[in-house]
Amino acid sequence: MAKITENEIIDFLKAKKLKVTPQRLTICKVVLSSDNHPTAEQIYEIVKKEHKAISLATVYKNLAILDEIGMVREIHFNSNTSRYDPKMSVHINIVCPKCHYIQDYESDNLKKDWKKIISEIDGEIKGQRIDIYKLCNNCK
Amino acid sequence: MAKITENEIIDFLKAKKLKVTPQRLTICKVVLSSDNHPTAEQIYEIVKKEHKAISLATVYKNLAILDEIGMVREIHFNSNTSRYDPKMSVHINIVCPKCHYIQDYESDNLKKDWKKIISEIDGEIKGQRIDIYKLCNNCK
DNA sequence: TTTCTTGCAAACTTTTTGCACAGTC
DNA sequence: GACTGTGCAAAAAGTTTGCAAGAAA
Repeated sequence: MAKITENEIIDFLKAKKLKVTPQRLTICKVVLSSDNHPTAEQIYEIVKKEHKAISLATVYKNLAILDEIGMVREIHFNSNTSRYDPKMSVHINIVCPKCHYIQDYESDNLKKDWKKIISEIDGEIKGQRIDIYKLCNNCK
Repeated sequence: MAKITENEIIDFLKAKKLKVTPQRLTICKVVLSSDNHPTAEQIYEIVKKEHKAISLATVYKNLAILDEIGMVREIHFNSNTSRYDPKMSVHINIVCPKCHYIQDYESDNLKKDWKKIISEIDGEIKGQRIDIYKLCNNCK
């Protein structure tokens, strides 16, 4: 879901029979263009610049919907905070166990090795999440 | 950390300079013998049978400590609930995206393939978490 | 017009904190 | 005896819900 255009978002939403409201559209754009697994609060702060009256509840409601239709994935690293990941393709979240900073890792080898791993498992696999715990440069 | 004895737990706690209280010991035993990623609440309910006066806060405090010393890992699947996994070795959590039922998967091939994947990443890796989303038998 | 979405406030759930007392080493 | 851990209650943090008003199709 990389480099998706506004029109593609609109088509996607319509295909899922969802109404295209300005708020929803902005939320989609913000999450899909994010690269740092933002929290609902962070998304809210950005969206608020464009829609001053938007409420956090609306952000939550929309993120839940976008998770359901597979546009983003809701992931949980530490307690009490959902984060939203637009990257549905195979990648590793390199998570710092101290400060919870997250850095993504992607490679062709990874994709190849991952394919091998899931070939052992039968049934339709809807997605995956791979975390590695490693101290970040600041914490070590 | 499979099939650990009470004495081993005690030694481990002492080595970490933690006091061995009856409550703490029971919590350790309950989590370490669990095989279904229990929540703090579930652990609390079991521990309460042995220590009627124990409080949920104590359970939380201890689980946080056990996470810090590497005896268990706190993981988050869906919002608002921490779960505690005593299995620190490489395994896949096969998670049902509908009902959130979790089944573990382990194999020698997995360990081998995983070794290959992490060989690409430099720095000391403290642990990992691997989830696969797949509908469980009940939900599909 | 019908149906879905928004925004507000309140409720809810889970987790954390402060403090006095108790228990361990 | 020193120090850590426990239990209680209250607070904090994050998320969800109900509902009336508003906007999209």
